[in-house]
Amino acid sequence: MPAVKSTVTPATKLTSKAGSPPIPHRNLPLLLLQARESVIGLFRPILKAHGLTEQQWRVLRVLVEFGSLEPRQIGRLCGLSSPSLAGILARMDEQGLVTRAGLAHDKRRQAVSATRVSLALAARMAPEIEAAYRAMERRLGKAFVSQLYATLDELADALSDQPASADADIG
Amino acid sequence: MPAVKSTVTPATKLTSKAGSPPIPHRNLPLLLLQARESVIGLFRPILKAHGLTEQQWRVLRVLVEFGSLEPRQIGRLCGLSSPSLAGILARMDEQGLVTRAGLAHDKRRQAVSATRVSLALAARMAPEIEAAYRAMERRLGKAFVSQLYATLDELADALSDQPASADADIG
DNA sequence: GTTGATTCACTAACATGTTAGCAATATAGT
DNA sequence: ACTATATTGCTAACATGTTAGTGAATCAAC
Repeated sequence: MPAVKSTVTPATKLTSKAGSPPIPHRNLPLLLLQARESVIGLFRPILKAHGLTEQQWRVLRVLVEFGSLEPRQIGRLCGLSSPSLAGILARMDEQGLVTRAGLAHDKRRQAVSATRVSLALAARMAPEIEAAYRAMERRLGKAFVSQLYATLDELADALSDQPASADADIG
Repeated sequence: MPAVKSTVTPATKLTSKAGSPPIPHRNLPLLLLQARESVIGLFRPILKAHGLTEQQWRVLRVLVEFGSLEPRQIGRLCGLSSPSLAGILARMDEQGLVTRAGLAHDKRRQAVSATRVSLALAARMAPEIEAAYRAMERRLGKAFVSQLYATLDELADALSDQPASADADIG
């Protein structure tokens, strides 16, 4: 490598305009996005090494855990919309990672399952993924990671339902 | 509307296969994704009402705060890659939301600025965004929100740098 | 048992994210 | 000057996300 290039761009202090910050609050969705980016960055090398995308891994993971699932269930578990899932499952089917079988009692629905190939793939990946989690815990501290999970759970719980004054859904 | 449809699908308990959970750790990237989704859900109606996408709002927000910025800076601040930004800025330019001017001393670079139109738009949106933040704080509790910010900051700080044993970049 | 609303997976059109690579420009080292 | 390297913004090809809408199938209410 040639001489080490400084990583900070000089003359790029990026001072705010100081006049009137129109939005005092920091951008929480952006912070969550960046947090996710830094975490997924720990796992991306593993996924890439095994030729899976993040979404394919999410789908495979739940299929391994739950066995056979319907697309709607996969979508809920993986946070994937129906249109996204359509393409993802089609490609996974094409690649031999999943199989789909129509349900007898409801011709609209279908059962998605992992294949022998993808089950073996998941079995090979699992220890690496686990190792990455352990490395992360070493780096962040077990206590912090636990608190992170708890915080995310509390957030999801508090924001999961309808915002306020919903009329539908009753006990 | 017809009779209220139950929101839980019966016979869909989704019990894990109990055999051997291949990955004991919960999917942290997914949890972060879902956390972000639930938070952005509080703001999406505002963005949509004003005809902006999430990314356009992120870009406009930093332009309002910092004045004129170069694309690289916008990318870093907004967590957007160069290829994504190319399209986003092109569309915002086309819609009259930003202007771009080449820098005299470096013909590769350019300065991106908000227009009068988008500045006015941001000024109209800002109070609504702030109100949404305040509503969120009421709903989650100020203490929890503060702790959430602190947790995300700590996470970003701990994972921002090189994973381990990096050879490039020194002090 | 037909009618009407709902559910399911899908497609279409478009915006965004990712990876690789490009041309033009700028800079460092010789 | 000259060459090797870096940087900047861009395009290309593809996977994914979003919103709207489709057709087939199911179910609810008459």
